[in-house]
Amino acid sequence: MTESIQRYHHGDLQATLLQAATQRLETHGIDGLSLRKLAEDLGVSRTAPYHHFKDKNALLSAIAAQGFAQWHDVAKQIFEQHEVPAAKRLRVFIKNYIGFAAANPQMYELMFGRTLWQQGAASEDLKNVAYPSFQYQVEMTRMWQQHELLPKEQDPVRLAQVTWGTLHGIARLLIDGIYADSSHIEEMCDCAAALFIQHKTDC
Amino acid sequence: MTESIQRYHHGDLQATLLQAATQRLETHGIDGLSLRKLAEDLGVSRTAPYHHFKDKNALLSAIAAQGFAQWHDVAKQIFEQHEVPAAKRLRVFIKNYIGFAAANPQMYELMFGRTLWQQGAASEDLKNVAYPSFQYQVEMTRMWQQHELLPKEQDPVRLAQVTWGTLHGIARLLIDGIYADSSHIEEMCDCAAALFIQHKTDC
DNA sequence: AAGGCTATGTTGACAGTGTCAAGATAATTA
DNA sequence: TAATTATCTTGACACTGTCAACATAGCCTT
Repeated sequence: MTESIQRYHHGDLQATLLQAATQRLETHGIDGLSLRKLAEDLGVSRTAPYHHFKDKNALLSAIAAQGFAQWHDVAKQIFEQHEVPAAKRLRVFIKNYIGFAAANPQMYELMFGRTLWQQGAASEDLKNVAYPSFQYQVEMTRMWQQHELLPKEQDPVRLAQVTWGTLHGIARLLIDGIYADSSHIEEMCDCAAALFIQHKTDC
Repeated sequence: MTESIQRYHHGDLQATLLQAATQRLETHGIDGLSLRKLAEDLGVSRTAPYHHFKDKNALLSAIAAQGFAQWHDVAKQIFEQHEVPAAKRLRVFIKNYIGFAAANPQMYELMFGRTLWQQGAASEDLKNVAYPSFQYQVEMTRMWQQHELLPKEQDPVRLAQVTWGTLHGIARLLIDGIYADSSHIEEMCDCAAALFIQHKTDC
């Protein structure tokens, strides 16, 4: 039988759903992602997805989890280039963080927005993927402190929250189109780096 | 006739709607704010609000506009206390910014979140209220640069975007409950101030 | 191989949403 | 007083997520 013939069982609906949903997320946004439309697109009934994801939130969490894994890979790759000077790595990290957000705005919104996190409603699964990513931020901050790029006397956790907060905030302002547009990404990143980095003559 | 008697015309539905909606926003969140429920609460039919607000977005924009006015007052009051040292004012400003967000999380989300701003969908009315508030941020930044609290060589606009971004980011992390909770607000503000302010011995 | 269990997919239904159209009533204006 | 406008009403539509009940396919055990 050819693949075009409609079978009762889809075969791999879970993975297909996840893939289609991820795609649709970026084009239509979180609110524009409708389970029913998604099902229709895949030629499957409205409630079929519910056999693979508890509810819409579970599907969104699964998408976000992919995003976290994806980002974590990027961060790790940058951070572990030991041959590159730490200051350079910090700058590259900043640009990649903002770049990731700007390139995948809806995914970023999903990963770090209110939809999944508001009032501690995030699922355990999501937390398990996200928290290591947060921890990694602290770890990097600690290293930058050791390299005296960031003030040594500050608590690493607080400092990570503030530096990460800065990137998060810039990303949000860009994504949401609030008093910042993507044509100035480079300059904003440079400005953020300049503000962070302890003043040395060759910065 | 007493006020308890149901009249065909409400009398001041526009203002009452705005007030009730603002209240309901903080308790139920943006998505939990339903025009129908709102109308029902006010003892008026489902579609009555549409004679005073074009659609849900217009109502939300009106609420946000109030928020901007409210915040602008606070910022102005802090900024214009010329007898207070600039460094102190900067610190007070930071704490008030985060404090405002923490005290009115849903309002903050509305004012600076994707709902109203995404893909440039913000109404002209909203922009007219919001942009001066953004401009004010630049103005303050410029002053802080003159006082050498922030690096003088940076472009004021970029710097404003970055410093504001920092506060925005911290606020969002707090509000959305992402790796930060309100028990550490003070410390985070202090840490942000320390990172911003050019290093002088008495900081 | 037969029978039963589980995973998966289906239709029907419900409550909820924003919003439009058409008509009713009150207030204001000419 | 008559006409126009502002306001409010019911009816209707399309859309959403999600539950319950039922159907089918595939696997697993006896």
